[in-house]
Amino acid sequence: MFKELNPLLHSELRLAIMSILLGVDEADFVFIREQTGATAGNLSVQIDKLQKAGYIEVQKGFRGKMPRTVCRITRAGIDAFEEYVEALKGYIQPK
Amino acid sequence: MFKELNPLLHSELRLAIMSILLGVDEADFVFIREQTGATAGNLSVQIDKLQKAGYIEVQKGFRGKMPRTVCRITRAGIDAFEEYVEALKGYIQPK
DNA sequence: TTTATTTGGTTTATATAATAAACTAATTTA
DNA sequence: TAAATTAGTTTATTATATAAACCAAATAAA
Repeated sequence: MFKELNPLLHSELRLAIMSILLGVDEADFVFIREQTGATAGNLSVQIDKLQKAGYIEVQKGFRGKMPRTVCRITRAGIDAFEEYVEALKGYIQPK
Repeated sequence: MFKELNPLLHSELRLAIMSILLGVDEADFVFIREQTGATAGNLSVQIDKLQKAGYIEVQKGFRGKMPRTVCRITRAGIDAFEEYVEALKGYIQPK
């Protein structure tokens, strides 16, 4: 009846990160921080978890002389997100 | 952009409990345990939290000589659930 | 030009939460 | 009457989310 909800995605901040990345080609750390309102520390930790799971790719480089972290969702990330949404429907759809 | 997800509902087991109770007039502890596959201990704790939040009502009585705990969702519970689902849509709907 | 502030993060510590294990109490069965 | 089952609760453990503290470089201010 109730499918398991992927615990990596069942997290407010990680879900928001994935949601953002689904809609864009790429997004950098600062943009995601602004959109989510998360603290940098929390964001750093959650990005790390998503990367380790293979759900996002993270590129650390520089824009001019300032560091810049760019994130991109992966195929595995898209698949996991879609599966999560399917599972979730079993909980939130009426009847 | 991203509304806060009510942390009381953003929990796999509590969400399943609420989902069950939304669809029925009432449900007892054993039924919920079977439907969710949760351990009795975990279920007991989570039912307590939902009750303390005023999202469900809990009646402890007896069926014959055996104890029986019956749960029912409240108006506040229905409202909170609906708000949670609305907020969630902001995360999972494409674009 | 040295000092403060800002930017872009990471690491570490803390509080909360989920969960299972252990336990209680009564009941039924062997 | 001893063992097992039912219906839970309490307690302990592990994991998680989060913020606070920190670091390094760049820029702005005195």
